[in-house]
Amino acid sequence: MPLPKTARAASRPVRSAPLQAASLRQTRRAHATETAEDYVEAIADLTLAMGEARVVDLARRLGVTHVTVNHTLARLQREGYLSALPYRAIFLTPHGQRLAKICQQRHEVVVAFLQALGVPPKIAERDAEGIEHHVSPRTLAAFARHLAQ
Amino acid sequence: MPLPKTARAASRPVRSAPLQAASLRQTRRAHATETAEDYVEAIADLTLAMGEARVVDLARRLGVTHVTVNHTLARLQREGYLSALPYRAIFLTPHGQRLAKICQQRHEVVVAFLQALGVPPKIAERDAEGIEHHVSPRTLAAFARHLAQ
DNA sequence: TCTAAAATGTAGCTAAGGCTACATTATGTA
DNA sequence: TACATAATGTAGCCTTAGCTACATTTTAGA
Ligand SMILES: [Mn+2]
Ligand SMILES: [Mn+2]
Ligand SMILES: [Mn+2]
Ligand SMILES: [Mn+2]
Repeated sequence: MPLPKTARAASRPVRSAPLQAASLRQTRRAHATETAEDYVEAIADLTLAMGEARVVDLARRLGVTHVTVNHTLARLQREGYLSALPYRAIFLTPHGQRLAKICQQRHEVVVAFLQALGVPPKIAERDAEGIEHHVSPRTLAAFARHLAQ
Repeated sequence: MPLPKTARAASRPVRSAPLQAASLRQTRRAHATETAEDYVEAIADLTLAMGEARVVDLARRLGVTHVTVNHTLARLQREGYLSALPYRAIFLTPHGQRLAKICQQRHEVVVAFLQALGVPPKIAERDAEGIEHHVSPRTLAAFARHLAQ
């Protein structure tokens, strides 16, 4: 026997449907750019550490096969984040470099923040790899504020 | 002229390849269960607030079409989270209820934590909707600790 | 310089999770 | 009770992102 549609016997804060829908849309949007963010960040890291970024190195760092890397690189090249020629190293475009820098900085702040809260380093690194993509500028600023104290 | 493969001119902490790969694998695992988590949480919320959970209500709250809801419900039913009959309301199995409770609690902690840091409520809600799925038990405990002070 | 091994690329598959367009079933009200 | 409308379901499409198996190209060392 269902309650009337207007019943609201909530014992805890019930998110409004529009707010929750908007939040979930934002989460899906974040997931859509997440791969690009992790790839350009990894390419920037590898370029700095090894002089160039190669497909095998990316595959190793990203925990996927080289086939997946190839496939994704094709899309990211299409979308203007990087340039690549067959059997050659991968280079970020200025657009890709800008994104990489932002992601590197955000990544560092999130990891440092979690560690400052008492989360062990490896767990902080693990969680940060996912959390970072859902941290808005306002929240990132809050993390940085907390770190500055 | 690429540097030798052993070069390591890093000016900032370089994550080891194995740790980064493990972190990204964990992130992908989290994304695989994320939909289930958001659905069971929404179904529990709706059941409490309206007496039952219907496809239209879920679609509205989740910000997707009813077709997507149907499609996903079929999978979640296959995986034992819920039961549903054509043209009837959706019910969580005990398994689904257990997951829903965990997710509801975690969601609340994450939102409260972000707000305690000074993030405005709506932004906290938005970010939490994505962040929650990447918060490990250790990190959740750290959030709760911080809230208790 | 040759050639085996490493790196890279391609073909073709799967699953999740979106969508529009259309079909069917329930339901509330005249 | 009839029937218009709301709710639900189905068909069929797309993109992302994974994979294995196999083909091709580079490259390093004998
Ligand atoms: Mn990441
Ligand atoms: Mn995520
Ligand atoms: Mn969520
Ligand atoms: Mn949630």
